Amino acid sequence: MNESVQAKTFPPRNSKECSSRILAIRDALDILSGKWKIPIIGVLGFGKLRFKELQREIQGITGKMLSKELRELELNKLITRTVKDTKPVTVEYELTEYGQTLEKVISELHSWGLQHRQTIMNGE
Amino acid sequence: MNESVQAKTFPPRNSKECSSRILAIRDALDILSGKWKIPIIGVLGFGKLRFKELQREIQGITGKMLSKELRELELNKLITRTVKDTKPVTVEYELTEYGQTLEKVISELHSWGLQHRQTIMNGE
DNA sequence: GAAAGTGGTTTCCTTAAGGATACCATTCAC
DNA sequence: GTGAATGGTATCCTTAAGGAAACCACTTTC
Repeated sequence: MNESVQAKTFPPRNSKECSSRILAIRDALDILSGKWKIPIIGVLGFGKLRFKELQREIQGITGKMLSKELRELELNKLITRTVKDTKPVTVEYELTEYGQTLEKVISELHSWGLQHRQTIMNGE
Repeated sequence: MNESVQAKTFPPRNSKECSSRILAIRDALDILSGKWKIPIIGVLGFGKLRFKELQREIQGITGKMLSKELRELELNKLITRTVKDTKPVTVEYELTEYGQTLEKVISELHSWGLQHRQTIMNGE
């Protein structure tokens, strides 16, 4: 099968545009992969939180997973970790400015999720 | 520790707002989970494609994974699968209208990924 | 009739993600 | 001194995700 047959059967597409899109998407997903990172960033969008507060807010996450995910997010400069020398030591996690650039992604995901729940409640 | 102490130490937050956000995000992620679904939807955003075309476009995916992911996306009404009775049988995959509602999520992810690549190239 | 392309399925295997549980040091209240 | 809260770490285990390779049926081309 040669190029022209291929081009006749299916609409021509800019393959570079296409693979650049995939690459960019993969770059993003590499950092956001897993079950917990996006939810964590999502709640930190409301303001800083302490470790146990996060754990309470994000139902079902274990201490181990939370500390692992927080470490990775910190490595990627999406959040900061601040130790306060209070009575029992407390640690605050907060989105960096860079982390805040994810707000649009998260809010799109949020509104799609809301609408999707509607859809499956009614339609299906 | 009682409510008032909690409220003094950390900024009051609307906990319902917060957990509703997490719920919605999880609803979305449940459907989009895994390494391949978002890239698949991403390329189908450019127009319909056949099985082997998809496999060529999405580098690294195996036939098994591709057919599995396509099946799941079809179950969730995000894509349609159309068998054409051509010489060797061909099958076209296409975003449904519903699948197209993910376009905003995908494009946000795309542009964040692009910008992130810039950031780590320069900064780090 | 052999090769190559269509769209897959099946089997087997490895790895990574995630969960359960226990534990640690510290401090405060009782 | 007991219990609860702070923020974790260490260990062990299960499950799910994903990959490699072979295979199938069909059709066209050479």
